[in-house]
Amino acid sequence: MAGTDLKKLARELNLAVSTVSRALRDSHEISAATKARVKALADKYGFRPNPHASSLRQAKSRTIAVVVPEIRNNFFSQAINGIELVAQEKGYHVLIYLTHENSKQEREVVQLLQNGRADGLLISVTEAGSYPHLEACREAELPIVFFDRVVDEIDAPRVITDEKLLAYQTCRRLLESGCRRIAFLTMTGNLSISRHRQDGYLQALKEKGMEHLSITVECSAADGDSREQLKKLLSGPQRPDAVFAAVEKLAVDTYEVCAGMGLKIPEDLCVAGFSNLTVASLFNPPLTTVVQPAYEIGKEAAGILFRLIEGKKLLPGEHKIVLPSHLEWRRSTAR
Amino acid sequence: MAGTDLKKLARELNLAVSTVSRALRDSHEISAATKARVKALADKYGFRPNPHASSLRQAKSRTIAVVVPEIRNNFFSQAINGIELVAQEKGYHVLIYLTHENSKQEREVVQLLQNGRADGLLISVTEAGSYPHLEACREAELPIVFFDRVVDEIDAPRVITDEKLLAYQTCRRLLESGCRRIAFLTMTGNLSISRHRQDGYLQALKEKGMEHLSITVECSAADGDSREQLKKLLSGPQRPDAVFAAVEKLAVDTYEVCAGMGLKIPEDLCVAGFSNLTVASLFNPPLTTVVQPAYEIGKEAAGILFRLIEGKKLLPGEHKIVLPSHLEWRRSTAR
DNA sequence: CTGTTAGCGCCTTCAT
DNA sequence: ATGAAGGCGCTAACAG
Repeated sequence: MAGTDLKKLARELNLAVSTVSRALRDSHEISAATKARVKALADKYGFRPNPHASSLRQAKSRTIAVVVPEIRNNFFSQAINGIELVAQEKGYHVLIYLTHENSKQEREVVQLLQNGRADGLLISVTEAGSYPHLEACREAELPIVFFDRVVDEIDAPRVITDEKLLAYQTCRRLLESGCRRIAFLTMTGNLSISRHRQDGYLQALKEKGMEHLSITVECSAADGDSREQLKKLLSGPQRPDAVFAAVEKLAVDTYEVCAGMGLKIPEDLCVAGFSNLTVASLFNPPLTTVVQPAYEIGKEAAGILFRLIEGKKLLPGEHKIVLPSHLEWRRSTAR
Repeated sequence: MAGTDLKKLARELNLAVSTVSRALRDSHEISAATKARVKALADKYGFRPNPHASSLRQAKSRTIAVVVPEIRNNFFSQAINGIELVAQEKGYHVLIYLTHENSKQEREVVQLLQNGRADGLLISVTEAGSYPHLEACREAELPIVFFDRVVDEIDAPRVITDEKLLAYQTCRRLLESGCRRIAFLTMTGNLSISRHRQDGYLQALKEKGMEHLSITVECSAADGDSREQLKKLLSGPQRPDAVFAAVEKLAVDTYEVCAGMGLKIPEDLCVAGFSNLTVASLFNPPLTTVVQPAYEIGKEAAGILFRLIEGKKLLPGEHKIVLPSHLEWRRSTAR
């Protein structure tokens, strides 16, 4: 009930406030009889301790914060699913902040977390270029764990995937099935994932001695813009015969642009990309995807964060965890 | 910085703690000069007031809670996107809780919010059958706004869609294009959305004098189960010639089951359903969907919640807001 | 305009 | 095994 506090319970039970507090928290120094009486009354009133008072007193919030660029993105919503599961098991609360790929917003949001609102931070950054807000977390002793989109310069645990390897494998297979001009589609902004995935792409080209044929298109995050860029790419004189998308949205955009231009996938253009769309197999044609274990990434990152929060030592391998992605080869890349 | 508090600032500035507090909050009774001095030092230290202390003192948390069944569901992630936007504008924080379609978990989570952790609650319920936890919110004077999945018996504002109408229109159009046996696919559990959508379905059948041909399949939330049920439905002696799915997942399941059984959509089976999949048009064949304005629902629900939190009177029409969905008729229903 | 004082509700010594 | 007292950091009421 709303107006119930320890004082009220104590008065009604003829006990001291401190006794009630201890009884409710199962302190060993309270008699079983008293505990029972206290708990009965607390139950009757549906009493919940005021979280602000106990957070203030104990200097901990039992809350973690999750900062992500987007939520309308299967990768992040699956990751949040995993995070929330672990948090709920631990009795923690989860604050969510969306930065909409805006690094100014990210900085503001993270600054807001500095004074005890959260006991830890899980973040997939918007840009890796500038990070005073993340350094502030270290000074404030707010534990951070990065997932997926990391900042190399900040010394915090990270949970990522073998994205370079998968990008390499995918592009190699495209080359081996006869593609000659693969365009790499990525997002603007200095992102760890873009760099790693491009590295894999370039490695595949290099291995075949085709590095000079590399094409990278940096697409704007704005919705219409990327489609304009793709349209231009696909109507140019030297049209690519394949695209490899670093992020889901660009693979989807490619499908839409091809439909608009009358280009056939895979006959005119092979399409593959990183994506956690569970329905990729229902596409026309089914879309070849690199699937990241988003749910596991969330669980793993949250698990590590809790170890930091609880002051436990991380095992040597836990500072950087690399989870395996897998390639779903489908008809969009069948030549 | 971590160890910065009002006391420290006050000491360094030779001011009273209360003066510092007021200066930082731009109280009109503080001189411009003092404000400037105070703010300069606060900035230097990157000072943020301890949120627990001010929440405790002011009896408000500047936080809202969002309780949803799932997040790996485009409807909910789009809605959360809208909610978060409004909350960020208002300077509020957003707590997320997932119930995984488990009403026990929903009850526990909502009970946890009773003592000031959040100033308001946005909820899409897991089941409409039992709701002591929601009544507790009213007693605790915790404002609630329902969105999408509502409980009729609880007197709280709600933001929903014209789902009965759209279900009716979709099914009517299926009938008019020649479907004779439309199966209605829904989820187990007593959900407002299931009832309303079924009402629309039944109304369409009734209007054509075909009510006796109605088939409703209540699918289990467990993943494999629903596909088993669909397989059974589609291999029976009187196979339906169309399915209308009350929720996205069942439309997707139908595609998968058809693929497995070698049934062709739409030739052997028309498929339509409620869905916020942005890629429905890329399906093979493109999926006919009833699209709900999920983002707007989130924004609208959050807006109303803030009016309640701020103690403003709701306009007459705001107690129940019905937003329009729209039907995207595509090839999955082309006979 | 600024300072003093008194809590918000809880938890934690320190006493008994 | 229980109680009394103090304080977490902040804000609001009341003085001056």
